Amino acid sequence: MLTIGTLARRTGTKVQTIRYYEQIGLLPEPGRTAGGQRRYSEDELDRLAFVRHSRQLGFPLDAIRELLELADYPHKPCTAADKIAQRQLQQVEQRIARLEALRAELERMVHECNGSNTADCRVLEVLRDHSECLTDHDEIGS
Amino acid sequence: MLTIGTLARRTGTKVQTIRYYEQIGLLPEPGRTAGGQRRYSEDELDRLAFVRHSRQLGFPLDAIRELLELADYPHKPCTAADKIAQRQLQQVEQRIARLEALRAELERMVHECNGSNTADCRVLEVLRDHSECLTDHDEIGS
DNA sequence: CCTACAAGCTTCAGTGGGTAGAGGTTCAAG
DNA sequence: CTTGAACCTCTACCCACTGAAGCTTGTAGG
Repeated sequence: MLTIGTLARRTGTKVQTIRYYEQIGLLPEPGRTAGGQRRYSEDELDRLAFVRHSRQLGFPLDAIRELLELADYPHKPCTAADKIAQRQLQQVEQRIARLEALRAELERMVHECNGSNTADCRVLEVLRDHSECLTDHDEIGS
Repeated sequence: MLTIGTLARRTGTKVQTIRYYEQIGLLPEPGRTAGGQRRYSEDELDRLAFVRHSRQLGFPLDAIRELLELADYPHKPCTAADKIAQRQLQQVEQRIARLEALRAELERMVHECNGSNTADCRVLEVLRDHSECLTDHDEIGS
């Protein structure tokens, strides 16, 4: 029987995160001691490890929920899991493409800066004038 | 005098987002009509355009705050703005590197899947067993 | 058996960067 | 003067956690 702290250490998760996963139903409610502390089995550790590894690969929690579901029923065909992974791969590829466009523009900005005063700073100029932009980037973030 | 809707259309921003920027002090409070509606000048439009373009390049709002500050004082040396841009470039590069590692692992997972049932699904197997992982990725997301 | 104290517990609030909706008011055209 | 699109404020929600306040439990040493 493992305490939540042991689970946290062995999976590289914060204690609060484990409780959060339980709260949102990603992990089942574990057994408790008489005093109300959580105690976990090795199976529950495996499940958490699965979740963490999936998160490290960038899967959103909803996708992980589906993957857990699939992992619980070994008779289902694998195509569903494969589809989720492919979707994730596509999203990663999209993000890479977007970030590479940003990198190009940022490099241009930074390299053209002549280091004088802000009045004719290349960085600020580019930010001010969108028309100097090489790329379209309608979406932002992440 | 421009309405908030015109500003939104001309900068590709949602109306709510403009009000949000005002609320967090990124944009100054504009003038109002007798009835309480916001009215903007072209200068204010320029400022918003600057913010939006910076966001599209992935700058966080705090960095944009600094950049706006610098843009307001043309006598300051440009190095500060350059530093912010360089920091942003570094972060973009880091994210690209991380995402490329993810892409490699996801590709491996997806390509090795034989399409049978979940019991021996390669995707789920990799997620279950972290030791099959080629890369370290301690940080997740974005 | 008693005491320390690390580690557990619950609950609430905050992060970034917005977005959505309810419910009400104002502006401008016809 | 009426209509209706666009405006207003306010609140709550998104993701995936993280931190802290204030309290209780478990365990090791004496």
